[in-house]
Amino acid sequence: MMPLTIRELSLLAGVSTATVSLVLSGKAEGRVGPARRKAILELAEKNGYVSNPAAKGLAEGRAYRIALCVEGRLLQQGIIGNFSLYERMGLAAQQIQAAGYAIEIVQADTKRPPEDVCRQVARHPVDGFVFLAWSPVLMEPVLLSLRDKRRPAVAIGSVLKDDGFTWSDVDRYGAFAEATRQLLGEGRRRVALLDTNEGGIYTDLKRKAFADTIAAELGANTSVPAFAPERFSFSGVVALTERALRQVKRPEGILLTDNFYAEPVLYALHAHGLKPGKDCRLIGFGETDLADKCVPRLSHYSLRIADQVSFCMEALFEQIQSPADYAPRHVLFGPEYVARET
Amino acid sequence: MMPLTIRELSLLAGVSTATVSLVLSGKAEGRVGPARRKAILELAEKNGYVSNPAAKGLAEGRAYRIALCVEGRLLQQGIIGNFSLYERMGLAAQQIQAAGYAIEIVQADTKRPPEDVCRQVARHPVDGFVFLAWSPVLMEPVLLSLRDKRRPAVAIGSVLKDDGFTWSDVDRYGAFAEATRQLLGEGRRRVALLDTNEGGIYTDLKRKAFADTIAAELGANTSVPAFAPERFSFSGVVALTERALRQVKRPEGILLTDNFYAEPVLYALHAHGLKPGKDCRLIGFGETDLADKCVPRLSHYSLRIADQVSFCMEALFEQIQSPADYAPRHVLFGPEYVARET
DNA sequence: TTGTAAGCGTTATCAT
DNA sequence: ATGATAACGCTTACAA
Repeated sequence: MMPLTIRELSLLAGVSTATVSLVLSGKAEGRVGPARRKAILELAEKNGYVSNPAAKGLAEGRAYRIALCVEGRLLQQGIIGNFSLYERMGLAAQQIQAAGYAIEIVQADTKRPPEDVCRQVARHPVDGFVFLAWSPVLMEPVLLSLRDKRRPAVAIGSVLKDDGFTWSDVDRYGAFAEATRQLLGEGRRRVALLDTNEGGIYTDLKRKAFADTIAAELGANTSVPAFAPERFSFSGVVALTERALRQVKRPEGILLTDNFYAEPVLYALHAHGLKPGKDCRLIGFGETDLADKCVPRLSHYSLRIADQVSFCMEALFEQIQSPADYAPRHVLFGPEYVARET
Repeated sequence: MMPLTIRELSLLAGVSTATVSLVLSGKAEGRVGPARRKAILELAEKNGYVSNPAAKGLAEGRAYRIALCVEGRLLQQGIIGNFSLYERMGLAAQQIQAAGYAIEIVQADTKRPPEDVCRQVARHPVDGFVFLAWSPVLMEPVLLSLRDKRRPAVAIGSVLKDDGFTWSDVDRYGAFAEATRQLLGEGRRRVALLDTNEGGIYTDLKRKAFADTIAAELGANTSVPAFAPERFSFSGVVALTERALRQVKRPEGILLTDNFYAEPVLYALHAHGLKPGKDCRLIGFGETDLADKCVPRLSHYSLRIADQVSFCMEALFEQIQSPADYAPRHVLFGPEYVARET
């Protein structure tokens, strides 16, 4: 059984292909009689009509494909720990397909010179580009060259200087400042920040927010205990936590740079008889799914990935549909506290 | 700069579109003079010609899309722990795109009745379907209905009864039998199996291989210590390991059903002064990337995902290109030991 | 309100 | 060896 075409549908309905096309693409508004409209829609439904994306695309000058661009190889960078990349991909994929587009995954070799990367990316016959969590420095030349070619593009999970680009990200500085204020506001003075995020390019930013806030609230000469593990692993973070417990006696509050290694922190606290939440408030950052795997579940500031993705995908489709009157935009989502048992 | 078409290329080269098409699609074999051929290729290269997939697909009656079908929502099932799904997806995506196809991710709601799932899956206007790690029971009706419609499909990471389907998987029974023989062959008698794989639908199979092999080598009345954690988490598996250490005094060998929670096992062994490898040989199963994150790196039996994916993708493309003389095939990849420091 | 017909970029079948 | 030309399925002026 070959897939049905509008031609066949039009023969069945006894109308022309144009009429069928208008009805099926929802442009029949006052151009096709309601009885015919209904008959055609029923016929299409009954026979399981599916429009041919190649034909549709060819006629409209579209590829009906969108590129998801990641830095490096998907497996290398993603396989361990980088859940947020997968969540971004999954959500973006959903929204792309809901709009009738297929996906092309571009694994860009960002070690090569920028112009090579531009060429490699731009070669893809797609209607739009989505950059997932790229480093701004590497992405800028690529975005510039795409803009020159009037090719729609958005960046999810990166902060850019140029107002001519479209991007979305979460305000990490704001989140860590607020988290620190929260601890101090509860009267907790012995606080620490533990780095639990392998290859975290934002670690310095988070530390700075922590330090700035302590300085602002308690005075510039207060000590700011921040710890990084020797090795990012379960046992490495257990050791890290124990080191922190040694240095900060009976800490009343701990901030984690990421939810990923929250479990070993909880494990170490437990081993030392410290009840998280009660004795020591623990606040994480990142994926809610990861936080909810902990026992007790981890309170944290959200990465707001769904918001980031929705914002950019909406902008991208707008850009594709009417490039002429599209205005670039960006957003830095504010801190969102997810209260849990710790 | 609008993308170049073969029409424009043909005008530049002073030849017909047919000639350009033949050259660019590599079908010029003795049909176009070598000088012309070279000139056309250079022109295409210089001007960055990219073929329009919609036009190509329309002319060839192809969608140039392939569906990657997963059970349930990608995020729900994949986000925690299910690395192998992502690795399968990533590898499949690479091979699909290398062949010039785009991807459609189908998140099938397998809780609904089979015929609904069939309809939902079959609706997608794609040239082929790849099923990633589906449960055979749920997949069979879908594969049957696709076969009826002569739609190419393959199943990666599932074992099927019907010889008319194409699938690939790894022989888990074989791997655990061999792993057990390996431990016993080294003279290790106090051995145990720890379940470190959340929602492992193959746990029983692995336990059976373990038990069968012990019975075969040491006699049917030997005890077969197998342990499952109360909760799948780092601390849960630490507790699991400690329970095992209590019950099997100074174990000489431990099998893990999965590499995912190997770290807490190593942590617990270390805490009890047991050197993995020396005192107690530890053998995992699954993702090599996960095994290599451990310290010391974990010896294990491989999931052979790359082999599984290559086998099925090759078959799928063969099926798409010449459906008439395609013969269904399957493979169960044998045990592959990855020797590491433990 | 409906139908006709001209594209869209590529492939493939013919003539030449 | 090369060039016209007719598909492929759909959209969209434009004509009726």
